Amino acid sequence: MSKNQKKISEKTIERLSAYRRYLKDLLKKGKDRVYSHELSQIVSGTAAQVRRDLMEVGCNGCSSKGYEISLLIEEISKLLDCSDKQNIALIGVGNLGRALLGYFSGSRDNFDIVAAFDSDPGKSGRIICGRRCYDMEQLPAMLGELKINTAILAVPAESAEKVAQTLIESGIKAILNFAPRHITTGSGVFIETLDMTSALEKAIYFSRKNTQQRKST
Amino acid sequence: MSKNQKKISEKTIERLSAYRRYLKDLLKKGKDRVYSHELSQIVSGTAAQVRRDLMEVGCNGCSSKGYEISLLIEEISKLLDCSDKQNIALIGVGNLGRALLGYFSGSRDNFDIVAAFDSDPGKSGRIICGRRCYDMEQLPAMLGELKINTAILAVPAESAEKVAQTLIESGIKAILNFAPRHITTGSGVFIETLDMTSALEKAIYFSRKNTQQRKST
DNA sequence: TAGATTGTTAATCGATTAACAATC
DNA sequence: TAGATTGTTAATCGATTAACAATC
Repeated sequence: MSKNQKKISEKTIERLSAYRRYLKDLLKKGKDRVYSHELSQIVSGTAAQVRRDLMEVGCNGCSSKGYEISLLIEEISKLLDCSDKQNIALIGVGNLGRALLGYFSGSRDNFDIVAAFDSDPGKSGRIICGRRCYDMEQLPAMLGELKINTAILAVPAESAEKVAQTLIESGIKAILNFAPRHITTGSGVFIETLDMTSALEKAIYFSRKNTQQRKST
Repeated sequence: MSKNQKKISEKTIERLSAYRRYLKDLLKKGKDRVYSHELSQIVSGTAAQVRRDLMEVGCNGCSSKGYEISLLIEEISKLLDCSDKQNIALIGVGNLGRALLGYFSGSRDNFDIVAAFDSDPGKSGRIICGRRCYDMEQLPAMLGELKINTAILAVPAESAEKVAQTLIESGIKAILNFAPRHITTGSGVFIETLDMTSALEKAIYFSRKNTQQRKST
């Protein structure tokens, strides 16, 4: 197994997540098989890329009949998900944080935001969007107690670095960072920054260079 | 000039946006010069990459004295910004939409969300987070009237494709898409999808493979 | 069988990094 | 001058795509 884990690229993992979501939709619509060229549209890639991605999860397609959707979902989930539902923490319950609580609620079977943290004492103890809000002081203790190893960072740019440091010291293993600040980590902590401002400025820039067809996730 | 426009890569544009924001911070703190190796930390890249990026905007560094911050900001802005402030539309005033209105308000000198649109008639006419909310029906007319060519899409997955189609038909040039759906466009419309669910699932996945040091924006 | 699709290797493409002469 | 940094080309790396035999 650890021999088989050839370290799959980030890009592939992102696409697998997108495939799976789409496959679940297809399943709901009553489809039961899918071709690589159909899946390729979902990530604006090529059919070859899809087949390559699926190879990595241990392919199970069938020549000229395509892939069986339910099997594919199962295999992708086996790769992406843990055996147990992952507990996630949200740090920063401002505008964005609350929106993320709403966005990531609903029926997810592989993860759940189980706690929110904010430095504003007025917020701790309250239930916000269905999740209990704790004071930042309680963060190290709660992460351990709730077995949280992934956190969503939605604090202002100024405090991002400091809060991230606290998270890392408390043993967090991955951070999805919405603050427009780079986070330094020597250790093996995975950090994904979604920089919404850069993304928007990029869109604005290319709105004027309306030339090429391009990729998106 | 159009000879000089060698088409700069998306990655470079994103980094330039990040550099600029950081440079503005440095300027506020009273610094006036910066080295490429300092800037490289902001995007967890190498100094060579920074110099390469800056080359593209028309470099103006000085051996062993680094780059003059104010000049750099000016040059980057000349590349990224239009002469006039860009008007942006937000489509979908749900939880996420409202958070984005909050997030992208405040003092930006290069863009502004000037209008919001929602299919819920209860929302049109109201002012939400300081922006007037219009009915979706009014979208084509308002885009022209307000000279909007970039839109932020924050509608549910189900309606994303249909709304995107309306946007494209109304002449939009770029879309920053938060809906977890790929948007197809044959034309020269730039589409950037920020898939928050895939990003989170990726973080969760790598929280278990806590091995490598890696890149982020 | 003929036609279409998969699995997988080889070729291509693009982006990042290393290297180093030129410069301050 | 000696030391450090820039600008830029060449080398490297990784990801995407093309191609095609094997298969249904």
